[in-house]
This record gives sequence, structure tokens and C-alpha cells, in this order.
Amino acid sequence: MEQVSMEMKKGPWSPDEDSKLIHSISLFGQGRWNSLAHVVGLKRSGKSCRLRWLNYLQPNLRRGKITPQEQLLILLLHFRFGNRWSKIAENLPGRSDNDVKNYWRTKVQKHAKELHCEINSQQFRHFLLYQWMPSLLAQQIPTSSSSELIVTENNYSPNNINTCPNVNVISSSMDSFVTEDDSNIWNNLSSFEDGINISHDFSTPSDMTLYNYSSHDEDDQYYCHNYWASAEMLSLDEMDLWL
DNA sequence: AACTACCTCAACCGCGATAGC
DNA sequence: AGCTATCGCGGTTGAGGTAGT
Repeated sequence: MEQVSMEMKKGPWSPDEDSKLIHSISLFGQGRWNSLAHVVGLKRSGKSCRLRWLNYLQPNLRRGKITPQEQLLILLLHFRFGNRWSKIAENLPGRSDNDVKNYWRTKVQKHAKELHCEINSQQFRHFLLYQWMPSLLAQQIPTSSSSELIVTENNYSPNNINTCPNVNVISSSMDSFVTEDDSNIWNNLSSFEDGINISHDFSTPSDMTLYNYSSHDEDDQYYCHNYWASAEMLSLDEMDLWL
């Protein structure tokens, strides 16, 4: 059982507590968090220790801002997994579920609020797909102009999103995207981090975007970028097939 | 310089799932 | 089968930092 809460320290961790926890994990490994804390004299709950380790102390965690590539992945994976932050974080090396959750709450939810959209509404999903995601792609390849052009021509903005043509039409395709078999998203990826030898026959925007993220080759990224941009020119029927 | 509003993110909480006895 | 401990997840909070006025 957890130790009596009045004995437990709460709040920010001190460097000394951090080093005790790291030392304890180096000796005994992860798991049995209450015992780990007790062994090295940490007055912390097992829960608190686990959280501190997973979100802050464990090696290979990435600090700093979420990159445009990571943002793209979060948006795409959220379409598929919903608020399953740990599931999304599994696909973002070095990021914790807390990082993903914080990004979603501070950036995405805020944006939905500014647009006067429900976070899960068709309008907001459409905005993500046709404006936000292409703009994130454009940030990755600043020398290319096509996505910037697309966004400009669409002329989406917080003020006119509700009047954009077709804004209410896409939801059924999104629903099928969300319920698609999880494994499909990786169909064209041999590995996440260094997936280089991959077919260019993307079947969905998610495949393309994930490939773009995984590729370190500028030509490949440019290809992906234009592929995405060209999707904007497809009819909605064709888009349904993609999604 | 001082104040305020907003943002970021570390940490906590509650709850359901699972394991072990 | 039932109870208890532990784990893991998603939701939420709030302290500290930063930008704007």
C-alpha cells in the first residue's frame, strides 16, 4: 500500500531527490516504485517516482520545443488514436505522453478555441488537415513555395473557416481513417527513425507525412511536400479514398 | 520599473486495469 | 472469488517564466 500521504513529500523535486531516484533505479531497475523510493530514503510516493522518471529523468528524453515534424505526427496520430497520449508518444522518440498531452492542450485546444470550434468537430479537423498540417510541412522545407501558395489561396483563417466550401463534408472519411487498423499507418515504413528504403507509393496522407518525417533526404522531403500539396487539388471523392 | 495576462510544463489526482495472494 | 497493492493512463492544476502594456 502507498505510505500514509502525510509522510509523503509533494511538489517539485530537488537535485538530491533526483540523484537518489536515479541511483535506486540503477541498482534495482524500473518497477516496484514504492520499494525503490523506500530503499534510498525518498519520501515520495511510488507514483511520484514513476512520473518523475518517465517524464524527466530517464535517458534519451528530448527537451525543448516540439518540432514541426513532431507536431505533424501528433496531429495525424491523434486523428487515429484520439486522446491516447501514451500511444501517440510511443511514436515520438524521446517524448513522453505528458509532452504530447501538454502540446495538445496548450496549442491545439487553444487554436480550436480561437476558431470557435469544438476540438473534435468536422470544421476543426478540416482546418487541421487543410491548413495546419500543410503549413507545418512548409516549415520543414522553407525553400519550397507550394504549400504556402495552397494555404494562401485557400484563404482559411479563424474568421472565415466556417464559411469555407466543403468544410462539413470530410468527416466520414476521417472516421474511417480513425478506425483503420493501427498497423496500416506503418505500411510504407521499414523503420521509424531511419526509414529510407521506402516505396513512394503512399496510400494515405499519414503514410506520406510519416515518411517525410523519417526521411533525411531533401529530395524525398520535397517529394512528400509536393505530394501533400497536390492532394489539395484532388476532389473530395478522391480525398475520401485517401483517408 | 511595475503590473498584468498569457504560456509552459512539471506534478498531482482519480480511476480503471492488472497482478498477486 | 475476493481483496489489496501496484501500475499506467488521461485529466487537471498551479508555479514559474515570459511577453505585452
